[in-house]
Amino acid sequence: MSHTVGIRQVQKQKTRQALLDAALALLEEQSLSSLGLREVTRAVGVAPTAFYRHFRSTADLGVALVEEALGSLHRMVRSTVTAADSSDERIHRAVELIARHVDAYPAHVRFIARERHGGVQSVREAIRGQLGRFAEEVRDELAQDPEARGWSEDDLLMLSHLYVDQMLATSSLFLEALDGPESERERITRLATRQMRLISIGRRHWLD
Amino acid sequence: MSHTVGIRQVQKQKTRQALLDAALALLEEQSLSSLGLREVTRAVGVAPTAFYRHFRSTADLGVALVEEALGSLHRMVRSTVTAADSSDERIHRAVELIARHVDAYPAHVRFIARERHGGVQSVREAIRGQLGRFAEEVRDELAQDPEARGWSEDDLLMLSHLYVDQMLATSSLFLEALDGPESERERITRLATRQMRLISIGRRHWLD
DNA sequence: AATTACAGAGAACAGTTGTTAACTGGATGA
DNA sequence: TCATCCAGTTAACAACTGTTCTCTGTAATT
Repeated sequence: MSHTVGIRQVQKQKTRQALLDAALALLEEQSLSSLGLREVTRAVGVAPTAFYRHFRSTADLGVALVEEALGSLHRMVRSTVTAADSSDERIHRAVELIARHVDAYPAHVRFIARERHGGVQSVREAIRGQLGRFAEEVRDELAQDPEARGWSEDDLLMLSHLYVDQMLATSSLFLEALDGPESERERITRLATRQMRLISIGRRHWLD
Repeated sequence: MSHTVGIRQVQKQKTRQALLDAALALLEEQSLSSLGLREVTRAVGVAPTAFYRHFRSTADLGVALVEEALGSLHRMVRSTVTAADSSDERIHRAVELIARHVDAYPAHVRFIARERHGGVQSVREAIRGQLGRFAEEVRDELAQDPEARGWSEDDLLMLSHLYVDQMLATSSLFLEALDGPESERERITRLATRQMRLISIGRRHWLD
């Protein structure tokens, strides 16, 4: 059993990552279902056939991109939700956290938003699975909050999905405003903050 | 000025509609950005060049599809929101209205969900514009409700967007469960009903 | 009845696509 | 040192793409 890296494996991983990066960049202006294998290899500078050493198809590459993109979202989601409990101050910080995440990983956010309902089934399923896991994590997080006293597991999961969906919707809004004026970004921040606040209010009075 | 229909114009409209229908069907398994002009004409049974008599490109056809798809959604949105004011009974009926709409126009719902964040800019913009108009309509509807007393126009629009997004998210869930078991559809109904209820609770206590 | 307008057909174009097969050369392991 | 492995290359394939130009037949207009 050799866990030695090896020049060879390193090179392969490097090429693989280059393919993923190139694909992600190309997906800024199209959907995965129209992404061609030759298009990706051309962008990287390798022969078309080299693609098969790493992925079975572009759909397969898409599934790999889901892991990568949601890996970066992963950390953000936890921070967001644990911050989104109640106080206006914390909600506002959560929204700004989302904004900063979109600034840092716009291509990842775009990919998830685009392919969540996109034309490639395996990718849709991968995203759905990952988001489902997110929602479960969020539920466990929420369960530890004193405000969750008396809530059923099912209701907590219902709320988690609401939070996750709201976070993605907000991310998408920030994404569209990436190259826009700062005023637009502020408008979105105010909008998202109030929506989050309304949900929090509903949460607080759920058991009334 | 002749507003006579004319055999010729009728035929043209018929072909145009056939192109739209064929495209919508083909888009069940792919995104608009990968939809080919030849693919559509082949499905209809006309020459590829006939396409240009009706649309400049497939993106152009996509914009036309937005009008058609959101026309059917139009009626549903109004019914849903006017019913989603408060009582559990009315909320439940609103969710079932969504479910029935998805049953009736699955291809339309799929198209909007898929292309809202899809790879074709002009189509994204068309959808965004239409949904924005929806939200404004909903706001006007909400404004007439006694519960909206003391609400600012801006807050009403914030709530409208929350309703519209929630409606689309629910539609998408029902769509994925179209060929699934009835139990799954019931699960979604319960989930969406509770989410809508939580939002309504937040709405009721917004001015506290 | 003669002329015009125009939806659709047909053929051809250069360029693209995914996939197969056989090959090369340098890292790997015995 | 030598045989093996394997990431990436090269060449070729049939099939497909969007777009142009020319043509046809018939409805609409005069």
